[in-house]
Amino acid sequence: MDISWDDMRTVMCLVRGGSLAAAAQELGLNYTTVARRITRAESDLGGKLFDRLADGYQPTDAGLLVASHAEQMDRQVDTLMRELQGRDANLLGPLTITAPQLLIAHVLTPVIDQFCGAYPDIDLHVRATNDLLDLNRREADLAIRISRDPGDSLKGVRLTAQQSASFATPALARAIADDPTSPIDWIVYADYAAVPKNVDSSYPNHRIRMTFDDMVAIRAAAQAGLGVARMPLFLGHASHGLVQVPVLPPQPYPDIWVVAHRDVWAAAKVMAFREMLVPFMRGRRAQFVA
Amino acid sequence: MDISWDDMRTVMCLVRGGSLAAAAQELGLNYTTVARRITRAESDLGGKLFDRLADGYQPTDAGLLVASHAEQMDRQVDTLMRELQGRDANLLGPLTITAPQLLIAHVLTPVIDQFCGAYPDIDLHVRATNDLLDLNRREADLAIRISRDPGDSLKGVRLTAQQSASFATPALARAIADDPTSPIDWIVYADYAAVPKNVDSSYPNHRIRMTFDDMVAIRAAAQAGLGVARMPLFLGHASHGLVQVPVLPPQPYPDIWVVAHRDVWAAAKVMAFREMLVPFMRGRRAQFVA
DNA sequence: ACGAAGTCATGCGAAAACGCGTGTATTTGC
DNA sequence: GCAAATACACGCGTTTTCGCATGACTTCGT
Repeated sequence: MDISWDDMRTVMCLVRGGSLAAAAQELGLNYTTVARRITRAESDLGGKLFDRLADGYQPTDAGLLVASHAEQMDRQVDTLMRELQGRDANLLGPLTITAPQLLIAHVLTPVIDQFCGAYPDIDLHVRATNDLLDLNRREADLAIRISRDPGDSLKGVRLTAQQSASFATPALARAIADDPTSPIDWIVYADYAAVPKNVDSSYPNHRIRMTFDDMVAIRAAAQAGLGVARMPLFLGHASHGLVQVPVLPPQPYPDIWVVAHRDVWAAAKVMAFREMLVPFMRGRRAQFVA
Repeated sequence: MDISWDDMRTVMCLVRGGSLAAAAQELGLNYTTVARRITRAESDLGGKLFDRLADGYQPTDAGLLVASHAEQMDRQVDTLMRELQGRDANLLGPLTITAPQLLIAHVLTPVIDQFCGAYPDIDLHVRATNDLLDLNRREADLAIRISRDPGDSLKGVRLTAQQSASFATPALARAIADDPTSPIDWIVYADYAAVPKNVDSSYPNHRIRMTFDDMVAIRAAAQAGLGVARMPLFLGHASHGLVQVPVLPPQPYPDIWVVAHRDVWAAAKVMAFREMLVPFMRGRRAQFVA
């Protein structure tokens, strides 16, 4: 009784994905190959691992058992890859970084450009997303994050403090200045569906006009003159058609960090990027705090 | 950067075995296949894993790193296999047991015969060795051992207590009886190279005639009349041409246990064997203690 | 009710992996 | 010092694995 390690990986992916097609995509294979490997694994182990139902492969208890051990093996492989990467002294090959979309668009573009110019043999992949990619699973090698601490198994340095403030169109800003007591329409973030605290007491009336779950949309709404939005200073200042309004004085906002997994922190490519990024961000402190 | 899990296993086996041929044998492959897989692994990881020296493949630091993680994965596979085996309710297929050679030869043969007759669909493999096989690595499913406790991650029940005593040829036994003060020649076990403690005080003179590292050889020497040997009662009584001599009264000796890994303890085949073995041994208590 | 999108099974040809045989270099043993 | 043994590289033919195409079947949404 023996089983191929790759077949175990296949079982794991099939349990994860729930269908042959999904597993095949994760493995970069054709789904018929996945089906054949599952059949082979079952005959090797001498028992069914999946029930073939009309809507997909349903793992049996034995299948789940195999998959759970394969998950452990998968973590070993991830760790190995990170450790090998951390030992890599070469400044060539792939490097994947991730950062929030708007930070890339309005702040990081120059340093990314500078980096690509300085290290032409490194092919840089930039994943601009608001999702926190899993650095354990090597979804990215290095991340620039807006948060209050670097995180569990990650290592990081703080790039800069940040503040937020209120922004609106010039026309709306004038209207508010003319009549501070009129109700102020807010466009707020879904996670924080309330008028910001610490608003200036000169503006007593507030109401929430709309709630978005995306900062790009919030900014667009503010630019359309639909109301006042709270956003980090760097974003408000960089947005055409928006001016800062004194409704909300500059407030503390989560810091910007550069983080990486401990294992890859010392990798040459990761270090090279950090050494360019840190002074770049430190020199632009004025963009982030008043 | 990705690597096949089976290639990791190949790297592990090559580090273990030290040569392509050894690794290939462990994997059940031709050694050229091992060589190809190593080359592929190196190109996948983008670095050398082995130095090709004249006397074999010498792992680099990176190779050792890969192998160490593969070892962890190998343990996962072993655990999985044991867990699957522990869930196996069928009374068919392979079952491997191990016991000391002499215990099999002089005690266990009847119960083994009985078991094979009762479960003809189980193909029983018996590994008669004095080496302690690694039940974690599934070198055997069930072991009958002479020791003072079942062990770390293993589960076991005590089959019987045991005693040892002194044995010699009838001629030598008579000579000793005639003149208890003449020097008594001992044939002793290498691990315990001394005259046994607690010898009867009627026999004041002792000397070690020879030392062996194997009980079969000790018994043969005793049977050849070369001296007195200490051995477990079951062995002395079962050995032609040997009689018990009163030089060493019956002494405590390590118990006999049946042990298995916790994961496989409840497997149907393992239970079936235990359920036949335990009453068999309990009913033969007289063979082991005076 | 019916088409669209999803699931999986099966058969065939292409591609990759594999085992075998041969040849070379080094080490081991007599 | 020479033969045998061990360890590896390379090339060739076979076996196995794989991807694609086709078809059956179920589910979902209009």
